[in-house]
Amino acid sequence: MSEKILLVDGHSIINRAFYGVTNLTNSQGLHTNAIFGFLNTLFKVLEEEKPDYITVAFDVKAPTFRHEMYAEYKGTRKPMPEELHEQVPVLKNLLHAMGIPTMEKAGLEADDLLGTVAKRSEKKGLEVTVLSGDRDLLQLATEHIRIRMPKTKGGVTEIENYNTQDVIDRYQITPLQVIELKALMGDSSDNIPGVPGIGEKTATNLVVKYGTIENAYAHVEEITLNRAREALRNHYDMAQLSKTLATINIDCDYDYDWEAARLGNIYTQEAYEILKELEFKNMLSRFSVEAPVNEAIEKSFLTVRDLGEAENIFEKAGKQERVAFELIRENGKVLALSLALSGAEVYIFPVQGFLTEAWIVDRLSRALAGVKEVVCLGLKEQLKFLEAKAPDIFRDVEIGAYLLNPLKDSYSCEELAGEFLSLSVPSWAELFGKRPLGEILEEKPEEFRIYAGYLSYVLYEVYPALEKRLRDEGMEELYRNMEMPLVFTLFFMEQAGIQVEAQELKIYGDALAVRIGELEKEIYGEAGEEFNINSPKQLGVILFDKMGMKGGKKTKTGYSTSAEVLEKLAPEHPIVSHILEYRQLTKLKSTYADGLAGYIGEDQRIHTTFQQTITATGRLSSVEPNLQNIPIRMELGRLIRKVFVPEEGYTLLDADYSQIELRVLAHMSGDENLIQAYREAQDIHRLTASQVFHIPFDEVTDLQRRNAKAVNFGIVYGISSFGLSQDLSITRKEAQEYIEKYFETYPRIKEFLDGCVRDAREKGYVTTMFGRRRQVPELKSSNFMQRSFGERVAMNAPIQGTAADIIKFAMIRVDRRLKEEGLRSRLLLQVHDELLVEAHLEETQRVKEILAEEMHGAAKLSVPLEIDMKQGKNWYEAH
DNA sequence: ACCCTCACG
DNA sequence: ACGTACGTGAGGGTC
Repeated sequence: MSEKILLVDGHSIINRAFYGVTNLTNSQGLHTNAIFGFLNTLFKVLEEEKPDYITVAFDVKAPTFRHEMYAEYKGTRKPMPEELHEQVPVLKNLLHAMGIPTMEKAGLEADDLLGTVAKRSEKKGLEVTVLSGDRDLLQLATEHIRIRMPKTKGGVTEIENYNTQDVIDRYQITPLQVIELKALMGDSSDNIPGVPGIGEKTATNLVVKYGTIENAYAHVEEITLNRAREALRNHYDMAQLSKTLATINIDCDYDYDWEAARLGNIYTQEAYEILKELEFKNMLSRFSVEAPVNEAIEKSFLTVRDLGEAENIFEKAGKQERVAFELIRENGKVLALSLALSGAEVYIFPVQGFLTEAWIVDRLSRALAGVKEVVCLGLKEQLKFLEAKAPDIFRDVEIGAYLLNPLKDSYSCEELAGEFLSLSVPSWAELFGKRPLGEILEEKPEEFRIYAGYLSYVLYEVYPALEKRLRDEGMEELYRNMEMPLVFTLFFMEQAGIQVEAQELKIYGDALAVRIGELEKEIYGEAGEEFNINSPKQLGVILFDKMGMKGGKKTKTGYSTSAEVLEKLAPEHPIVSHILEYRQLTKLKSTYADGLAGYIGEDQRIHTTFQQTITATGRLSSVEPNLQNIPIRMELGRLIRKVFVPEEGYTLLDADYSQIELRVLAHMSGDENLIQAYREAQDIHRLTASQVFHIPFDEVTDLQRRNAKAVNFGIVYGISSFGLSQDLSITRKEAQEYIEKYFETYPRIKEFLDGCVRDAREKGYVTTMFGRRRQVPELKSSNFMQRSFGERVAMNAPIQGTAADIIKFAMIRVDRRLKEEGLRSRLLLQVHDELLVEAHLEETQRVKEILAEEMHGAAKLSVPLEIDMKQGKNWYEAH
């Protein structure tokens, strides 16, 4: 069998990785996402190809023969962003450390080097693979030169293969004709001109019919499509130039040494050190000297299918100090249980035969009751399937990992294994792609054993390390006394759901539809044509191009048509207010009337999901549906709240903290002025106005009060003169003066906010009153915008986060009291500073007392924590 | 998949 | 000069 060579288009792959992988930095602030993505792709291809030779080609920042031919070549190309640029030399170093040579030469592009080496290698009798994300490279494809292009579909990266026939199948043209295609189409990213007016479709048709642009030109009279015929006639020289530009030079003057490119052991000590600095913990284990770590672990994963054996294991499990488990589910059904009794005893119980779902869940629940520590991931979801619910034995690793770093977007088993165990475990996508779980269990039992085994193995092993870090970072109490108990409170709230009157919602939606129809007609009439009002693009064309309103542009993609812009334009033409009303009504209809209707269950209730590990500040979020953004500010929207009702025999009680964030600020900053004001229950915004503007309290005008209120808000958001000026429609200078006066009046607040930023700079994170952390990596950025954002975040997170902590405590306390006192009333929703309770009519008074006591008592601040409470026969009335 | 817009605290 | 208030989720359009 002939030997193989892998040639990598370095710039193409690193660019693709940069834009495809979410932002990553190591603790030095070096961006690493492109390197990370590059390596993932490289490892994947290395495993698939197992080449004998390898080289990575890069472009050099120097003019090439193409620039000499055509001055504008790549002229409009955007320069590489600094965040990517800084990663290139690091990647080259790493490649060299792995013994992988790179090639680059002034005056030549990577494409030309790749083409030249590919052709020479083919001549030597090698099988060639060229890895690139650039379609141009397809012109190199032959029987022995395979172009491989990574494609991401639904989060899973697959690498497509193109030999000659694959190109023909996919694009209807031969590899060499790719050049003709590009000559006709042009390429905006390289600034290759092409023929104006000819797009991909027409270009393909011409190439399929005539083979080359020369031949097409020779038969130009026969081209039936007028536009294409004239375009080719007029721009033939351009197309010829483009053809030359697009042709990869396969005969460059370049010394290539195959022996130097022979692939040896890439897992070197030197590479290991670089990866460590990059903090690619998931990848380290590949490079570790003890390579077969994974096999040793996986040997202890056993699939259990025998009832007697299963009995014995559950019995033994019940006697362990600590176990870890995960019920593997799909569509609300359990497919298997992964259970770790120790790091060396891991069992997988597929649901089949005598091992029914009910049996497994029953035995598991009973076993867990005897264990001191039960480790799991995403406990709230698991609780849906468990019978035993003794709260204090459970340890949720997802919650713990979130507390350690709330900025991550996933806390999966693979993530945790990499971070805490420096272990690389296969991901679902890696093993199975997008196949459904049910099939996998049958068709790939061995892979499933590995995947499922790691689920509980990793949890079991991670937990001690996680607990230690929580303790070291002062968050053990937060974890044990706040977040873990909250899992159960949230679970019960989700199970309870809230009753919604489907018919009323329908009536509301129908009424909206009528008015939407009327508005549509009026808008079309005023515009003089029909168009999609929901499309900001089309709307922009109508308003600004056709009707000539002067809005100026705002967004990257075109005109802004936001409510803010439209409100200013409203006096110019009645169409504008019609559009605003249309927007408002369609929003209400699609998101709320229609959207919510789809979530009403057979029990007439909506069961949202509260996410506990999403926000950067410690707040909860609510999804499917989001019940934390039900309209209230506008009356029409607010009416929706009338469909949220209590069950027969119950009433709704709604209690919200009054200005909790400002009170938290008063407490945390220790500002006596503000504290005193809150103690005397004064109108805080009026007081701010009176003190900042030096006016007697009773003489503060409404405008002054409104301005002061905006400043108070701004302070909480991490004040900036620009933001405040926008909000108050004043100049930045005036806003700056307000801020300065504010800080003169409340110097302790300035000290506190400055202290937050200083802390964040020194320690890399800020904390809430209860020790919750938020990292602020943006402060290290060289980009002014990023850094300013970091400063605002450092000021806001302790305030918003502390408020979130307080209401979380309140929820646990309320829930506990309701249960302890054996009441039928239940907590339903939390909306950041508000709790909604469905209270039994006989318990209403008691529940009011409980809400007041427990919300007040949730934190001891130097200012009172006041709440507003209302009762109603629906959410509209109760709030 | 990403942008725009808009609902809430 | 840079071009934004902090924190979310959902629907519709566009590429």
